[in-house]
Amino acid sequence: MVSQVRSFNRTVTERAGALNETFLSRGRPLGQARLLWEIGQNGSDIRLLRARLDLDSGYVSRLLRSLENDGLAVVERSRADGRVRTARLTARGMAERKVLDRLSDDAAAALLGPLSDRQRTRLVTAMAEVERLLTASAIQVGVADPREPSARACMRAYFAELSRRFDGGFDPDRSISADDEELSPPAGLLLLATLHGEPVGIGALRFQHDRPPDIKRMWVAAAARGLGLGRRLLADLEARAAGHGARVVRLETNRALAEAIGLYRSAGYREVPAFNEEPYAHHWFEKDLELPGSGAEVADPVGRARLPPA
Amino acid sequence: MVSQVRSFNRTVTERAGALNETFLSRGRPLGQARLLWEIGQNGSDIRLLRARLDLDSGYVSRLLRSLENDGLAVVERSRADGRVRTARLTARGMAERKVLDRLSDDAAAALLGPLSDRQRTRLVTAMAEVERLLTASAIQVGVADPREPSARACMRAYFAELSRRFDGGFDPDRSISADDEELSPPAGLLLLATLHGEPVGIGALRFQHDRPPDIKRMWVAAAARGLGLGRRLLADLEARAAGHGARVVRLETNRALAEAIGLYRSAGYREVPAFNEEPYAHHWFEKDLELPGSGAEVADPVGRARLPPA
DNA sequence: TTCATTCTCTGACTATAGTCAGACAATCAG
DNA sequence: CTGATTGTCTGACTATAGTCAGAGAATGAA
Repeated sequence: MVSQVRSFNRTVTERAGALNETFLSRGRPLGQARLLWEIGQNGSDIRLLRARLDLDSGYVSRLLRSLENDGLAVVERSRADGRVRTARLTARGMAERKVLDRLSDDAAAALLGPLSDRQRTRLVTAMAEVERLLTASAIQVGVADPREPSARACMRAYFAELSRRFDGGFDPDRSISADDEELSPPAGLLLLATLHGEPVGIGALRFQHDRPPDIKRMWVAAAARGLGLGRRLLADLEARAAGHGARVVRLETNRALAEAIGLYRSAGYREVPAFNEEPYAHHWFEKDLELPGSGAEVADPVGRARLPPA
Repeated sequence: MVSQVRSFNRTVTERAGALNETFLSRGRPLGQARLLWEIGQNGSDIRLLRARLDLDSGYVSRLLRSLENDGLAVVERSRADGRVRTARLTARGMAERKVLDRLSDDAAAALLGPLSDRQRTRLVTAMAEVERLLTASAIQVGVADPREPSARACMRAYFAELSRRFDGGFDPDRSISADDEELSPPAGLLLLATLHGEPVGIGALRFQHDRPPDIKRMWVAAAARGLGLGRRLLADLEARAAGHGARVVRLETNRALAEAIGLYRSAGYREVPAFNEEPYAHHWFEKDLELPGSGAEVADPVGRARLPPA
């Protein structure tokens, strides 16, 4: 598997990657071209450009100066904040950007050109699959403080979705509590999933005395669905519960959340009688955990240990 | 389709391409690292390195000097030819190369790490498909002089394969002739397919007075099979025959060449009674060509015209 | 108001990647 | 043997990409 991945990297960076660099810089240094592209049609604050391209502030400043000298962009101060400066493309800059766009299309078309219709369809399908799975693998999952802004944002999105989907809406105050304290160690924990720094999912565990831990707040952003993230969060939570000594985990859910219920069932949860008085729940589930230390359930970000020997 | 390709390029070159560059240069300039890698375990002539990496001779010389100064490689004159110099890795150089190899494995494994077993299998399968099809699209097909060395090499390989596969072998002199003259314009033409400059297939057309043109010398190198190259060569030959005014093309083949026969049938050829006395043939085929100018059959290396509007 | 912070810019650097012309030695074709 | 060619190296360049320290203006917090 690893060798297939390496071979893929070689082929693809040669074929697809090299292209990008070559034509993006039409006479112009690559850095300038990238910046020109990134400014986009509606302009952009310089600090955003810096963040997106991960470049030094002095360097960006100089690149912008050269774009200005070539008459491709103008830089002016932002009206909202006098410290911030905003770059905008001139008409010539826009035209140049269109050319790049066109060249990019041509390069992509040239890749498809020599293939038959059937091959094209297969290529595009396989590309979409690779892209989807590489995106899935780029998602990072880790313990987070429920008070930090991205966790808060997920929580808000989660509640908003519940009140949209539940019959009669959702009011967090009527639901069984799970406040920041309860979702932070040692009382519990919150897993946050991020993609390129953006929060795209959460899942929480609440430990209880003399009772199995509860799984709470399972949520995946719409943009990150179909990537197996729900299953990954669930498995990670189970592993952490097991690592904490739990033999069983439980959760409750609402009948409106059909895909979640499907996930729980397919992950080995069985429905049990109500074990609490959660007013929004229609189903209660329970799963027996494997003993930790078997290795199979332990989260392993690099994954070497889980790979077959070859 | 084009936008999917572009999206793929963006995602994948970010994820796979960037990796390569980052870890290959561990403290060392990327150029040196690439050279170190390319020298390989058994050493390599400098001129080969230059050709493979497409670098300036002075530049390579300097890079080698720095590898020598770091004690990673030695350069000595070739025993076969005093002008040529050969680079070889020292023990330290080998060790360094092993580290790069290991890091490359790790990077690939890290890509697979966060995925489930099922996702990994799907990813690797899709990667293989993308790679295969990108390789197919990297093959260039064009008219070549049958006298040029790569065409000769294909012809030799073709005859060798025939004599290996035919019952009782194959002797070109007993077969109906198709000499260099007959396969060069205006009497005929030879299509040569190359992948990264290496010849990987041929196909020829021989025009005849008052008779439909013959398709001859259809051959695809073992390394390039399964890429749809045979079908592509055949379609290209048909298009050129049609462009030449032919309404029909014909060909004959030996029963040992089962996959070729399958290709002809599926490409719309129908078996006809023997139209010549080729001693090695068991099957004779014929196909009606569409009129040229419909666009569908015209070879179009860039392919824009054949793509759907969006 | 004051002080710390944020955002951008300038000046002064460095390293990498690469090009080009010419020198020199070995080899090959005639 | 001669002259052309091939392969390598050196010297002298250039451009790109990027880093770092500090200055100065605008803003926000106390």
